[in-house]
Amino acid sequence: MTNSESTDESTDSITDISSDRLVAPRLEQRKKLADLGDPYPARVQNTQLIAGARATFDESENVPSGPKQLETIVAGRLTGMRRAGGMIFSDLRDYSGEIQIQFKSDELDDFEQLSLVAAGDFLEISGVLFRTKRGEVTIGCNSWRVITKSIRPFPSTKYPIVDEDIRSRQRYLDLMANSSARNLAITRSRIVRSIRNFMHDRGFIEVETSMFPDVPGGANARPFKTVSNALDRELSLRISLELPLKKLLVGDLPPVFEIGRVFRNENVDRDHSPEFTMMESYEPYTDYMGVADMVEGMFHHIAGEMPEVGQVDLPSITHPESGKILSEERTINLTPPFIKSTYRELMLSFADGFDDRNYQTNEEIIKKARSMGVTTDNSMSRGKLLDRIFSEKVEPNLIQPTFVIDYPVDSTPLAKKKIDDHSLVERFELFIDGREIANAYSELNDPVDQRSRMIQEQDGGIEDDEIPPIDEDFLTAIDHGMPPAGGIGLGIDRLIMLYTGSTNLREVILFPTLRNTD
RNA sequence: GGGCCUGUAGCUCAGUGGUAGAGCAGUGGGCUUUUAACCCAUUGGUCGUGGGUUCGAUCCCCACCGGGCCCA
Repeated sequence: MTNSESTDESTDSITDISSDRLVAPRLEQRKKLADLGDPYPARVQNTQLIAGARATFDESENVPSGPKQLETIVAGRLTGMRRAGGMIFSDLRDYSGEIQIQFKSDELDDFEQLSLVAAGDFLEISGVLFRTKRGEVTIGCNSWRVITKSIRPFPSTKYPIVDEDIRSRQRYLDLMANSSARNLAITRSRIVRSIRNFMHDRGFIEVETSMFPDVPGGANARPFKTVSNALDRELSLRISLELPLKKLLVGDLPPVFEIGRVFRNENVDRDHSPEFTMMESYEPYTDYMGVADMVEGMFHHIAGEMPEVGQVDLPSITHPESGKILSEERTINLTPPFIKSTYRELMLSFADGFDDRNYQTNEEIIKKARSMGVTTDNSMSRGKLLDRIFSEKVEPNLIQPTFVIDYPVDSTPLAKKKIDDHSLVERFELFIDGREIANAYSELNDPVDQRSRMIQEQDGGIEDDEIPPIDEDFLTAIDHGMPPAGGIGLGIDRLIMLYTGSTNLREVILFPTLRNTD
């Protein structure tokens, strides 16, 4: 907060926690510690990571002459204290690991001051490594110092925080209390880095395009709106990365990719979030099959760097009331090659022999859909109807990684038509565990066809506020010539869900957008 | 958007039409090899919010807010 915003009113609104029964004793400890020295020093000594200290000790035990006296200085958060008379065992944790600390009253002049320390505080410890009778590697403390006093209670190590509301809203508590949450955040970072490295190694350059496109397009979704005071106009947040990246190919750049947030004004549920992360890439002189090869290469690369996530075991899910099994226990093999099947083959197999070529009107499709138990309504376009049938009848069957190839042209206005069948486009989607993970095309670069496809989409005669307006600037760019190219959009969050076995998108987003509390 | 479930101590959860309990955490005490330490004592709650029924509601009813699951 800046000074100009600081008012009496805002000061009053800050909650006074000093009388809270769980905070007051810690504030008292903080005060006493402050009388002895600064409990929030700006610097600590040259410390060793806890994992490193452990490793060094393990090594020293393995030499024939036996372990030496190994001194160490570590810093970390105290996660528990066990007092046994004149001795305290505690656990100290840093981001590399955890180690036991032993404090003895007959060796420490300031032993009694440990009563001012509690779980949650950060300490700097220097001492000597040894192994206790029970075999626990321990630092026998020579001297200690508080380097951060915490004044709110440390979450219980006995019961993990399971309240989804607290876990999401106060993510730091989730991370503090649940090692699985910490590991997930780290795994996400490693996977994203692996993808980024793969793309760079393959000759792509990483770019950043505008969050505020003049026309939000490249997908069917309602955009968020905001206002620029300086420009005195309404701005929309991007719903995809596609159109600006293709403009860069018009500009003769090398293959490009972007990893970034996109925003869609839609429902919040298990696999939708209003903001999520996409990776999109566009590579000249290749087609959608080249992109499929690239995707397999990417999964192969991730499996090479992180073999521990190459195969994911997912538990079965049963309905809480009916006890009905919603999905079987399954093992997903994320190592390529992946299955390839065409859209029409899959519809024939899983959607009661449905073949879109045999249906001319929407009414006929709706009738067929209803006969299969697929809910529809009369306002849906042909593309939406096909999509609904595919979603309900086919997608749940696509558990192992599957490229679904060659989609009907309807509602895919940015993909090239197949040369020998103009009712199809050169498009694939990658499905894993029944979820769409990626969507790729041989990018449409015929400016005349591109114009007519966009106009056709607008003139579908059906009201749909998710169809983006025509982007004249994009069409102008394509007029100048975009090389033949293969492009893809990859949902990073869903990919992370998969690799980490998460059942909710909220788990893999550190600070998910949630409803207001009241 | 619809259906079902749910909201009680900091955390994890019991519970009853007569305004509440456990374990852990906290506080005090004991314990020099503990490690979800243990033993003794003890503090702590507008029972999600607002209405209604009732002599009396945390419990029953309605609405709202948050969360979960399923469906759309």
